[in-house]
Amino acid sequence: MSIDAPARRYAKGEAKRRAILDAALAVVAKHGYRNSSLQEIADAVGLTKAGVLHYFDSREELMAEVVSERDAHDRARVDGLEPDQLGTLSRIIEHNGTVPGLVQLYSRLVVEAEAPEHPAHGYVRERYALIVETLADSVRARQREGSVRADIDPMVVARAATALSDGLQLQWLHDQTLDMSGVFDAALELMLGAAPRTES
Amino acid sequence: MSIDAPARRYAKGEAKRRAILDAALAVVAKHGYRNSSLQEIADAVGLTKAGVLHYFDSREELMAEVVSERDAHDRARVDGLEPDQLGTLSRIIEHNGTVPGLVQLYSRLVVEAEAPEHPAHGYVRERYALIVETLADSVRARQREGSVRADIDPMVVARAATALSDGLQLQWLHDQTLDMSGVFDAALELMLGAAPRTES
DNA sequence: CGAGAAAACCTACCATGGGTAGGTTTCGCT
DNA sequence: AGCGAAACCTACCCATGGTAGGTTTTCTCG
Repeated sequence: MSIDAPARRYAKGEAKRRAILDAALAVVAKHGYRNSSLQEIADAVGLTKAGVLHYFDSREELMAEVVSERDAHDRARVDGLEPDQLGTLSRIIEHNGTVPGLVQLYSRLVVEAEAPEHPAHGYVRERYALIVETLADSVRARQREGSVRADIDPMVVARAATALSDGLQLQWLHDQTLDMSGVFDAALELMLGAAPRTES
Repeated sequence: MSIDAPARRYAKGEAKRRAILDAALAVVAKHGYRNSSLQEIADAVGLTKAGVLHYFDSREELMAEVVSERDAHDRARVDGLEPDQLGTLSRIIEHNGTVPGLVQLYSRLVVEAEAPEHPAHGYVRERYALIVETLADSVRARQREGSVRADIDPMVVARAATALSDGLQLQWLHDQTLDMSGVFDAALELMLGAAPRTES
């Protein structure tokens, strides 16, 4: 999560920690999740395994933090103050079509964090809850302004949009020619009753 | 896949092989994917690791075969001759809400098989292609019979339905109270222009 | 029915992985 | 200056997937 204690560190440590995060991201993005060991990350940043483990309790925790960091980064990049979260999600999906390594990492984490003991379990859970709630609000806003029929259940759309996003990324991992945001937008338009579209 | 050579074996071996598959499924369903080692499976079936590896080249291949077997089983159970594949998918999803272990296994496999070297890579890829094509046909059939608007792109719906299915299972793994088939049906109805519904 | 080939195993071993224990060096504040 | 904590390292441990090479079982066929 983000409520972790300040964890007082020296300046050097702070920098190193960031370096590890970056290195981990790079390594994972290049060699994939499963093929990136602590050893490799440690080498990339000039430490030993134990050195890395000094900053992160476990490999899983490291990975979780990489994702949550990137998550926050992405969100901030695109979020702004826009109320149209559905559009924002679409753009995030579009952007994800650029970074296979990250999509892979994210997918892995979501699947693995299913176990309650997993360090990222709570994070993923809350993330889902937040996203769904936000999207539902977005639908409600559109309903209020009249651009979406009032008899549509916002929760259904919110859950569906979230599932769509995740599911499309899974498919995309196996076939990078898939136009994720294209399908997403089209499907959403169908659900919200806008004019239909076509896809290749 | 399914084009594997006959691989002549003794009767005993044939039986053992099946036993391994069953044991693996059971172990995975109980302890989860990550916590089920070759050792454990071997113990469950009265062999050593090497004994198991005699039948399957690797742990990954074993897992892949477990999934593909279960896949075939599920499909046969529900498939029949029904042309309404969308409905079939809905029922499969509903049934999946019963077996968390399998959903977990399936999700893991899909994510891991992303790497082209993975033994199940081809399988998953073809599986996706088959499902999407089948669902698209299903949509086209409905369009022909007039129950679905003709200006809807069948491929969009097919891809979206597939993604929805996968994505909902991911969410469900983190929150078993989620009504997968409920959301799925509702979302599909929205897309295909039927009467709207509500969800809890 | 009795070779003999192949299948069905096993024991022993290896490398890699995550992770721990406990020490030594470096840092920075009083 | 000195002291406590952070920033590391070395040396382990153990489980894991996987391999090498042998031994026993099973079947087939003359």
